[in-house]
Amino acid sequence: MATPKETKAPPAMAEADIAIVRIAPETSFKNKAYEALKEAILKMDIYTTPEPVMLDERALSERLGVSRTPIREAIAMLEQDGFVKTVPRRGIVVVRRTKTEIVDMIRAWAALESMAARLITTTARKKDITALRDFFKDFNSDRRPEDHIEEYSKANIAFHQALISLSENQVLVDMTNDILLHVRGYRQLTIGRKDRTATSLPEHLGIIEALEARDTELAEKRARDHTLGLAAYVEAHGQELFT
Amino acid sequence: MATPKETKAPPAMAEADIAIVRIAPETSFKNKAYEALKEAILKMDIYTTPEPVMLDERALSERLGVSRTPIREAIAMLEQDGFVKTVPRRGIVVVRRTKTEIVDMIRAWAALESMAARLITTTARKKDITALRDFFKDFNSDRRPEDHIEEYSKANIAFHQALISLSENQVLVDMTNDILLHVRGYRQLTIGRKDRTATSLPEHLGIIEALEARDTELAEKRARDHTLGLAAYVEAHGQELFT
DNA sequence: ATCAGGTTTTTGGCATGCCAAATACCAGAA
DNA sequence: TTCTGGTATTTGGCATGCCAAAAACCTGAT
Repeated sequence: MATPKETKAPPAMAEADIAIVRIAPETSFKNKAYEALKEAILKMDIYTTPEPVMLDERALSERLGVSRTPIREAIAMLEQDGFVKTVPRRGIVVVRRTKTEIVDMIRAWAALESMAARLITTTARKKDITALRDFFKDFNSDRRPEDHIEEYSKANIAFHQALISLSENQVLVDMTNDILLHVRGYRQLTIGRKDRTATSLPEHLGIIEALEARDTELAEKRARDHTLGLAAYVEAHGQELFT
Repeated sequence: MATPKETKAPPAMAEADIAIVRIAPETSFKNKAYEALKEAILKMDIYTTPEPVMLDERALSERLGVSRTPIREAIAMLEQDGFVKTVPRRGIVVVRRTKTEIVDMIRAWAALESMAARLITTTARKKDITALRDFFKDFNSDRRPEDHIEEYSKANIAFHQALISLSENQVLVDMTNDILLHVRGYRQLTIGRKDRTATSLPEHLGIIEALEARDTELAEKRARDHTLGLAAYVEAHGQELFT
């Protein structure tokens, strides 16, 4: 018999640690509710529905099969994330960002990513940098990004996340992911737009080249300008979503 | 008489809107508990106590005179902020950052602040930029920062916050404030150190000069390098706190 | 004295129920 | 029909109490 996880491991004992399948806590209802609600909010396309989206604690607790307590705790967490806002005796409303807020977020993203690029030039391994090209290996002059927008958009996000991960700075990674979550619902109608995908791919490759060349200033500049370009684009052409 | 915020303003009605003292909700216990706990955590000098700091729900609810429910919701919020971590059947522990995490945070701060500097050169008013000098008007070659470290340290933080506010980008402001909260407890033994205050003041003035000159690239560079300098300093001399 | 085995206590997780504020609803008067 | 006043309902805020997992404690055998 295997003795699983003793507080103090007995001196002499043949330990057969096979198939210890993680007796782990399996996350609480609170965390399950948090993940479920977060995912539901992210895939609900808030910017297409005209009237404000409301959540109801009791309805949610019934739908998820738990009491209101863990639901309320999950809501409190989501409120910290800025995804919802609970108005005292009115209800819980899913937050809709203004165009200005989206633009501000993208500029913050540009700041974080350019710093990541800077750090990468001094620490990342050559092979890891070069591997960034793989995200776009299915696209070229024959198979153009603007003809496969959905697919290219996913590769786009994956590239940016992989890029920032190379900085080996978890704070940059986490903060950027938070921003991407907020911008994502909005992304569908902006990042994927044809008029930007045309310039997007060359810019990405330019960033990779600067990283490979270990040109800190250039890599930083290219990463910054690329994302600032998106911010400028949204600022100029993002009206239709915020009527 | 003005008609004060009616849902539908009645046509004819002489409304005496004197002494409408805001019947506002006065924040819930949940939010009060959140603020109280947050402040308590921030002023407790986590890095000086050797053993991990634990919190107890029941003790807290008794101390604050409320039930465990709002306390638990506040804890959930603080956990989202990264200030505490609740371990299932073990307790709630106040998170201690590693040196690497602190350095990573400061680098993220550098990224955000350099972007703020960039934006300021294109949007802020001259007088607002010049006003940044006031934070240091009490310091000069006669009254040196290193002789009034506590006071200079406060001016330092205030300067950085005011600087970022000038960007008029609320996302940058909020993210930086979050970072400062985490770095603050640590600040006492680093930012305030004499060997850095010597170079700090001239660098600050250099940033202001670049902003006034509307030199986008230079302002960004100086803001970035100044804070990256702090990161490098902590990385090199911050050992003693993380034994 | 040491340690296995069992018991008590502690601690977070969660369900339940009541409360008050805000709203929705409805009936009666003008 | 429209407006007013009151009532029922909805909704988040919160207190309370039980539960199970862990830890702390205790006890008796070796």
